[in-house]
Amino acid sequence: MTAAALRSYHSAPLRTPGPPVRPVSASITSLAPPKRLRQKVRRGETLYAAGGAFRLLYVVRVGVMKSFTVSGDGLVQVTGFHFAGDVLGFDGIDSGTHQSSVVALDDCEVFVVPFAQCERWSAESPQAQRLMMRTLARELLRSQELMLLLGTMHAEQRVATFLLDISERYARLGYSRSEFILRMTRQDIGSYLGLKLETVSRIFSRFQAEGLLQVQGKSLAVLDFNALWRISGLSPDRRWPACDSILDRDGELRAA
Amino acid sequence: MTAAALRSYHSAPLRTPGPPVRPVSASITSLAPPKRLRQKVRRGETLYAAGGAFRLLYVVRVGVMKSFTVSGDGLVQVTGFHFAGDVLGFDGIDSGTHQSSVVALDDCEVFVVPFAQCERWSAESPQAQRLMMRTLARELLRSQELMLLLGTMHAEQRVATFLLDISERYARLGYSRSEFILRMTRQDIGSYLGLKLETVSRIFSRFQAEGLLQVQGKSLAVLDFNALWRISGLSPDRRWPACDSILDRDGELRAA
DNA sequence: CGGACGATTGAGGACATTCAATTCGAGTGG
DNA sequence: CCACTCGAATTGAATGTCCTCAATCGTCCG
Repeated sequence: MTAAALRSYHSAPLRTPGPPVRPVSASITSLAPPKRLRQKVRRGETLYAAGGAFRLLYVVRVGVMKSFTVSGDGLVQVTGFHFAGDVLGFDGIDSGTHQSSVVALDDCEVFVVPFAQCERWSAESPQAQRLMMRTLARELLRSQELMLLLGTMHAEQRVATFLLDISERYARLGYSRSEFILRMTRQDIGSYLGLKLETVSRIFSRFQAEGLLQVQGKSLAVLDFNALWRISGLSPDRRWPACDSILDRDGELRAA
Repeated sequence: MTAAALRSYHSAPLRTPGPPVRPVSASITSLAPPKRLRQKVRRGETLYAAGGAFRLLYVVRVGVMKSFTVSGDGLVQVTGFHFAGDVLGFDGIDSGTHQSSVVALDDCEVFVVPFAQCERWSAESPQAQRLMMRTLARELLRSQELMLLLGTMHAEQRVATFLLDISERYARLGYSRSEFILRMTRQDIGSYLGLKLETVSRIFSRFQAEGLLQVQGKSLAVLDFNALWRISGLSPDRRWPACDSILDRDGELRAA
């Protein structure tokens, strides 16, 4: 997979609807070039693969992607699902080589941001610097939430938590909170939650039998949020790490 | 626990063997003030608690600490063990409030670094900026390794991986790779690995019966590294995220 | 010395996995 | 347009791993 996919990815021309790079001034308002580099990634294609050189960060613009790591003996662990606004690529900062891989579950489009440019922004603007740090720190929180899930929760809790998370993220993007299409397979979900695909399927069915969900393949409707909250064991006022993106929908650097 | 421990912590005078703050020049060599603020944390005391305001980062100088998160329904998950050189406090960057707690498993001493100062360094020096980013990114990698462990490994694999990790970290600090004292309880280990304390104990006993270990309460000797590597399923050339600290033993900013 | 906490070990049970058989659905080619 | 095919999803039965409950032992501090 990886070799061919990587080839197709690297040979894909980067779309440059605007000037590729523009001199950066000290003013916060001009930090973000008006048009950002964009790239399309078709369903099943690889955005980047573990082992590849790290030079770029990506911000998902449309579509859903999954990231995953592979252990020494070949076991795959899905480490995240990524929606519009999510930033990808941080896993390469430390070593200069990506430690995980990202593939599109959908036809996707991403902004491409050279990391060197991020560093320049950060050096010029305290706000940009803080934005970078916070984005990275938020990723850390997200993975610690997942560690808690993997370390302490039972299968039903995990699935309930997963559904609430997905639901919340769709809601933030302006889609329905209660009805959506799962872009990932049962196996992806299972890997993400530390469960086998059969277990995920069984629990979906059980939730449906109890009237909490309506499941039909990949299309899903949540019928009873309170029950899911109760099963998940999380307090309903709990907020996931706020996922305000570093860039807005037009690719402008957010001035938070 | 937290209330009393926090009080004792906040009332503990910060030792200031040198000038508390010194103007920062643009030169990399002068970025680090010669003496850093230090703080002692006695065994069982809390360095910081979830919910507390975030203003400081810490670098462990001596001793061992554990960090943990608490879920909505009170379940505790140990998220890491921290040795000399490890940086603590990043979990507060995003929200300004710590999301996890850290307690000393040992009589400890830490460097105290105001985050605002780190930001100033980062703004003045590209190297310092990069160091900060890399340190944060490394934390992210570490937690993704743990996710893989929690999501895909069996109990024996987890324990073997844990032992190899601890062993490696002691070795890096100049201690014996094969003989050491575990500072944490079986419950801490179990929580970290997503297992019950009895399971950890049983696997220690099993490993001992098979001649891989010698265990006597908290003191532990590894007799067969190859077997542990085999059980863990990791390739022996695998390197954990290099844990070169942001500060050296004297509290000087490392010039990497 | 006594108490409390940590660690060990056993027996039984619960929950998730494994293996296996069907069904369902999407995409392909005739 | 339909049949075909392959991957995905569902469901069942049996197994296994880890957990729960419980008793005992050891060890570190007060």
